[in-house]
Amino acid sequence: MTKLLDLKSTINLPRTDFPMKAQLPSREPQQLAEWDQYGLYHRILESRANSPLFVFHDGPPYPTGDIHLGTGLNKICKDMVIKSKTMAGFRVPYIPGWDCHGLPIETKVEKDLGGKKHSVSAAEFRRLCRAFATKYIDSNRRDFKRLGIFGQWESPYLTMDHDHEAVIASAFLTFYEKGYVYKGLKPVYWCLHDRTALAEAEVEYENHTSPSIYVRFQLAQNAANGEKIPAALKGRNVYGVIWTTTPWTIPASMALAFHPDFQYAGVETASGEIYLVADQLRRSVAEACGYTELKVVAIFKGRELEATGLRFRHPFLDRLEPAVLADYVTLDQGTGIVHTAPGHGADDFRTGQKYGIETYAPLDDEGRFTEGLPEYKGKTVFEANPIIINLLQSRGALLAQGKLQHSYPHCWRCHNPVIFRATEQWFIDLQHDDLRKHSLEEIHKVKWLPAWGEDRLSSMVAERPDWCISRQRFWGVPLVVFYCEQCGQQLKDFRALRNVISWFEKEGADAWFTHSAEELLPPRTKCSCGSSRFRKEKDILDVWFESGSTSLAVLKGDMWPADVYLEGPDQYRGWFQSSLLVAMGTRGRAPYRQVITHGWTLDADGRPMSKSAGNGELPREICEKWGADLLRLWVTSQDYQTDMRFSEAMMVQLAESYRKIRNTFRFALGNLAGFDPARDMVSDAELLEMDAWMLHRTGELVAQCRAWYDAFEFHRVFHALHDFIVVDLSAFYFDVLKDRLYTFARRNKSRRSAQTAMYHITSALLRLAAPILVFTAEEIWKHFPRVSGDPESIHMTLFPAQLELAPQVDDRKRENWESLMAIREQVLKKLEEARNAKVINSALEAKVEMRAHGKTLDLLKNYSSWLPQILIVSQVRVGASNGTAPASASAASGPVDEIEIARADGKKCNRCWNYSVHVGESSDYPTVCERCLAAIAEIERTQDSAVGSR
RNA sequence: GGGCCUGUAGCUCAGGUGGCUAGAGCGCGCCCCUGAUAAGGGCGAGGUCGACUGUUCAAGUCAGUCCAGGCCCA
Repeated sequence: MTKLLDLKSTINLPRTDFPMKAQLPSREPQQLAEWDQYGLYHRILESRANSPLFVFHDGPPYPTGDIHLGTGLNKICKDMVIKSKTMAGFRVPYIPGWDCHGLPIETKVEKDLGGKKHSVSAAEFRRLCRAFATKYIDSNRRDFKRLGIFGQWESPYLTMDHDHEAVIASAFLTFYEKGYVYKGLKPVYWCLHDRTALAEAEVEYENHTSPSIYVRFQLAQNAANGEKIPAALKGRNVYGVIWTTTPWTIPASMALAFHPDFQYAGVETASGEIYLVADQLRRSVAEACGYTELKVVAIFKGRELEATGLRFRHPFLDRLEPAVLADYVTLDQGTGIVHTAPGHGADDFRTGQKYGIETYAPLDDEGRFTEGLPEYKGKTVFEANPIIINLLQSRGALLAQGKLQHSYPHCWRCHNPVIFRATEQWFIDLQHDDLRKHSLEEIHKVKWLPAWGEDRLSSMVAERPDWCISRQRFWGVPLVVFYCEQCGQQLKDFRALRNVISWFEKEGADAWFTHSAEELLPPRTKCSCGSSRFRKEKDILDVWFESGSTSLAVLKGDMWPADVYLEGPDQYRGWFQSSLLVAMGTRGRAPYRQVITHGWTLDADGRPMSKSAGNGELPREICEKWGADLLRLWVTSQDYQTDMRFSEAMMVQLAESYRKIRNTFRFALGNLAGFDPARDMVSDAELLEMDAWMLHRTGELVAQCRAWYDAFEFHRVFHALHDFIVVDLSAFYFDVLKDRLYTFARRNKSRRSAQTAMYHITSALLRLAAPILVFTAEEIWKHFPRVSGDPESIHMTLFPAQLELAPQVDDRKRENWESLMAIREQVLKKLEEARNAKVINSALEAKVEMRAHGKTLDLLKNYSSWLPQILIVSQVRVGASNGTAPASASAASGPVDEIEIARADGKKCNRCWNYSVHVGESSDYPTVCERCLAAIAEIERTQDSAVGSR
């Protein structure tokens, strides 16, 4: 006589230690420590030793402070590329790097020194800079690792490493040797007081009162091309009128710039002269200069004036200045004609370059004129201002003068006004050996994501001026150039020059500052003039040249070129371009096969995040509050190829989505308790039809997600996974499965069919989610019933293949299930109506009567045994309708003609909660239905109750 | 001012080559359940597809102009 079972103990409820509460901020760091101890990154690479290589090259951030959200976004995107490629079966090393040299660190160190910069040696100063960079590299590294990014963190690449500095210097020498490098003049900010060049970041705009003058330049009528002068002007006394606030630049004036599209008027004055000014400004100019304009004698487009080849006489020097075109000429003030001094202005310089006009800047380091008329020669520019105004007046060229208060660049150290002054700089000639042309051809071969990247970089490379690669600083890699002390020529013995590289490999670029030229060069190095005494160049390389060289230093052997670069949109001007040019000059091809760009980080209102605006977000703080997986979810929920907004409200919503995903996995784990795949899994042929169908659908999802990972469209992966988990699993499949999982005998084949499907689905989704939810996927994996051969970490697994999830589900069956889902939707609406009408509460209290015709009727009859489960109701009756859709209220839009909801017949089974007319038929178990009786019998037979057994 | 890019429900996304009463998830509202329980389920309300003007039998989808925003220049 068997003992009666406690009903509750025969129910298989989910059971798992996997916690519902994520507590990511505290749990994630523990996981990180475990990974670190296990050496996960290297184990992954080892396990892929024979896999094809996929090379990602990291763009180096600059270590001056905490990483901000944009940097976090950048690194997380990169990590998802790396993890998804790894799981797709590639060997994907990740060597993170930092861009260590450059002005911002010099600046910070200088501030720390409190103005005592000149009291320390260059070598000591560089030591302080290195220490500063190291400090932030360490803190940045902690922050990056916290985001769940796997990589070679213990030995990243640093542009200040000795080897790296050697590679940079070597790349420069290659350019130098191939003849790309030349020395030329370029205007830079210059502080007269400190006698030094200033970077753009070192000037501060402050109020300043400048003279404001109008000057007339007489049109030269007897020039060689005099015949081309327009008839209206011919033989007349014509002047171009300009306005400037820097009278001292007039001696360096080389051209008059017109806007190509503006209308210029020739206006006749009372004294019979003709003044050329922008038509729109002719009244305000006349007023400012105090002349009366009689009439407009002619109108010209700026473009025509240039084409005519007009030339103007300098007011006091023997010089003719051509009319040129420039689109920065504006109509907000002045005359619409801009006097152009290529040696003293950035715009002016570009225009000068375009027209081949000399970059003339006759000043010494203190700003004194080194040549010119005796009136101002030897004076500083600010002393010269009134002198030149007088000079203009005495030559009859001054039309008006006044004062103007405006914002003007000042030196951030001494706060004196600064000037633009052409100085000697080093350039890379983009025309040499068709560097520009070849670069453009190469850009066309690269894959761009988004596709507009190609146009963007192409137009920049096509338009850009020669690359100025020299800086007058200390913290960087020097230009390896020596001058002969005797004849002044540059030493061009490249074998000798490359000797410096081995010094750099040994001691870093510091060697340049601690050793003499004679020590750095091989013994007996001689100039062609016979001298053996040399002087070192003082300038260092532009840091963009350094970061442009990273692929050469980091990607050894067959790793070069990289498969992918991925950075923000600012890097078209920056790293994408510098990397391309350096690679073209040294190796003749692009350093990347594909370039991906992500968007900018914006706040909730769509404003760009910045420290100064105070709307920045720190990944570290987000991790402390929400967890890294939620930050990664933020990255994946949006299309990173456009700008990315961040707000508290979005994080709240993502936390909800996360909870749902987590709980659905938890439900699966709970129902897989005790499931041993090796023992309990059923074969494809034994799977119940619905289970097979859900596996098939999971397989379709796998195929889609893998295609999206291939295309780097991570947000589509996230949305598809999320929708599938929410709609297909949580709301449908898992809900429907509860009856079978809970009430069937533990090892009943139908129950194991459900578990088999759950097992495969969970495994597949988990692997698809792993590159996104790095920590949570690992946590789930720890609770997942693994089989022998499964790796320790989810991150060592491969993505699922669609086929491994595709049992035989023919098209007809798929269509059947799709129809059944449509019918379900239709019935659910009816159930809701019934609930609202208080006919039922729980759906299990319902009996559904359906009438249909044709194919739908056949379908319902064929699947009649499935219907109560799918609908989660106690009873379903199917009947034939008369074949015409009735107009009655019971008809809903859908395949079924009529649906009626009534209370289920019989009593509620105390075990499975379904209603049945058979409840009470057993004397042993009087509160139980016939299905449960059968289940109990099976449990008694197999001695396999839910409690105690395993 | 110039080059490039973005603009679909409160939020995040789908909507090849023009043809739909514009979809999804979340959120929101109402309801159910209490054997996924600081969970689970159902239903519902939300959009003049940035604006305007064209092309077309037909435009979120093509063209032009404009507006708002972003990156990089100036």
